[in-house]
Amino acid sequence: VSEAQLNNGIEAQCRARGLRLTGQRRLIAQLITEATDHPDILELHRRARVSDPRIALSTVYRTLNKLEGAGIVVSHNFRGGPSRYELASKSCHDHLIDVQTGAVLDFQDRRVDRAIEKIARALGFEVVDHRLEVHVIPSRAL
Amino acid sequence: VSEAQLNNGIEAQCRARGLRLTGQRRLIAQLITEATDHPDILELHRRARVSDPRIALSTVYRTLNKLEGAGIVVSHNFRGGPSRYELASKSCHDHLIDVQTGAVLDFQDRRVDRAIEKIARALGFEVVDHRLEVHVIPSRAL
DNA sequence: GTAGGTGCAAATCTTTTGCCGAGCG
DNA sequence: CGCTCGGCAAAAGATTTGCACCTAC
Repeated sequence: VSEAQLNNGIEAQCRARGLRLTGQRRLIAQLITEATDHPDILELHRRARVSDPRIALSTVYRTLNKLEGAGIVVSHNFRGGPSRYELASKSCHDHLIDVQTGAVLDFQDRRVDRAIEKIARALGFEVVDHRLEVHVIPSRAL
Repeated sequence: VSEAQLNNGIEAQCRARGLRLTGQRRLIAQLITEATDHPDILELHRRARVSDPRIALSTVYRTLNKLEGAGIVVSHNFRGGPSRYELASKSCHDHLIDVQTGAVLDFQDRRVDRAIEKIARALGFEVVDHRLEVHVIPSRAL
């Protein structure tokens, strides 16, 4: 799937949710789509200003809140810092965080998902969602 | 293990880390020890003022930062809200969060721990720590 | 006695909101 | 044209910090 298609995807999703497609939203959608890191709002604002120097920080906040509410992006709060965002379609995974460098690595593993399902069910609940953050150090550092 | 002993435990740990034992710290240690919920700073401050009406909010912040740095308490940032604290000795577990009521249920499960270990090792890392937050709804709500 | 702790107020950081003019549909 | 959106500035919420005084060790 190309980036252009993904971007079309996010715009289509906005339309489907009744969100208007303004220049700012298209720009933010593109930035989120092409991001491989997990940028926070300030970083997204910085990147957005390259193309649109007049875009306001509050617009970035409002847009990401809308996109999150619509289930198009998801946010993470690693170690209590500012919220960091990524496309929901990229996010059926969890995060490995190198505590020495702060680098974030994505991973996906069914064992974790299955274990979580079983635990919740045993306690009388159904899983809506989960967040797993694994803090690690490189093996050779030991 | 009685609460008094646990409280002695936390004071001993403070001494071991070179943290001075002031009245405020003893009080906060006791509050954290006897808490069964996961109070945030404001709530701890509220509870502390019952015994010591002059205790400052910043003291609670500073104390919890020290205790966290010393590994005596751990903090959690559920859905980006204010940090909520609990004794590290109580915290070898993860959290189930009822998205309807906000209630937090603790659980502990070796399957998750083992799965996480395997994943990290496969990617060339060693696990230092992890945070798992499972958002759920009661089964009968479906 | 001194290094570290406390209270208070102000600063900082992150996020939200009120207002009003502008643009999508 | 109506309803939503965006920019700006101010507010709100969470946390940290500077400073002067105080206290555990």
